[in-house]
Amino acid sequence: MDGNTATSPTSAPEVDGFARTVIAWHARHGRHDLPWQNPATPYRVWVSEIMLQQTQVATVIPYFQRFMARFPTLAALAGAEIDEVLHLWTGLGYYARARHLHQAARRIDIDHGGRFPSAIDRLLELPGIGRSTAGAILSLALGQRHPILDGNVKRVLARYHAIPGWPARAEVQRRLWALAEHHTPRQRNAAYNQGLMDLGASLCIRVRPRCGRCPLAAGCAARRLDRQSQFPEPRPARVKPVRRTRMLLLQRADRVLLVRRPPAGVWGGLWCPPECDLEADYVALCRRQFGLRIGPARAWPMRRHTFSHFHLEIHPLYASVQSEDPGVMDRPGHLWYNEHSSNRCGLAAPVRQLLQDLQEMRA
DNA sequence: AACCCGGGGAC
DNA sequence: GTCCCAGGGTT
Repeated sequence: MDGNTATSPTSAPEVDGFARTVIAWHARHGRHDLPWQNPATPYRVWVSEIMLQQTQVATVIPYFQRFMARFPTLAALAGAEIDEVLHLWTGLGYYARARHLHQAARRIDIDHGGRFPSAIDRLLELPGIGRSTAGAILSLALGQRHPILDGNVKRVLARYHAIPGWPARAEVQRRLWALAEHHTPRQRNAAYNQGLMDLGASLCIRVRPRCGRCPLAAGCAARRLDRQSQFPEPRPARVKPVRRTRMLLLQRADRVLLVRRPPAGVWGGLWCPPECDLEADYVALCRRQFGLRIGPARAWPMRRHTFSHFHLEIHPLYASVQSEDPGVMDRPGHLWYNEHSSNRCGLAAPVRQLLQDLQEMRA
């Protein structure tokens, strides 16, 4: 598969041993009691794999449990409102994953009669499902033979073969996929894939890997070189710019105003207090945009939220609403939020924190 | 404060 | 084809 080039220092007999070793290790030391493994239906494995993108197992488990309690079947998810899906995603991050999950459920309902596709090409047509996720679903739930390449597998393979370069780079990714395909066994692929992920999560961890317990240590090139910490190479460092925003906490009785964010970009589709520049005339803005006259404003301490590519400084400003022009708030995209009411909507983690602090201040 | 991460989409 | 974007938790 990989053409036996110099990129693959592994000879064929050893490859068979690689998969056998992983499968044997998985039987004794792998995880068999994860929520999505019992039962491992395509729908449950799909939801878990989407949640596990960019997110660790321990974080995902409670989200998965709540999600399954609310949406036990694909049909339940397809019939849901997006706000309720995002509500269950609140705090998990990368909210495009939830929107794609919801869109894909509706597409399966319409295009596939509600039956989860079992052909990888059909799976790859669905939003949010790429090569690795499709392979994981079909191998873990249906036992099909597909390689996977999640973060754990990338780390194991990059070390075992001493692959230089940052794994997200196209050329490095190509080499890793070729190796993943090369090692993938024809039999027992589910145990192999799950074992490889478990091994990467528990032994071949990023810092101070537990090579003493690793069944692959004898053939591992990084260990032979004593350079485990240098594979895989980290993302090139970049200076993160700082962006600043004002968030207006406008309180009317026991409720606070939220507006829906645009569907794409940061916190897409979530609800958020109205924002403006630090220099903006927020009194005029409240009047013009929302028809609200507000009382004296009080600045709250700045809080910082870090994204992958910038820092966000949030400067909250609290004010109570004195009077309101009728009708302005009837437009969609506005919401007087109260955590005790039945509002079900997605909130970004720092926004949820802000609303929580507001609640505590009033108590 | 630095590090990690699958897929979509802009280019 | 190749890079940039996205959001939390963990260390």
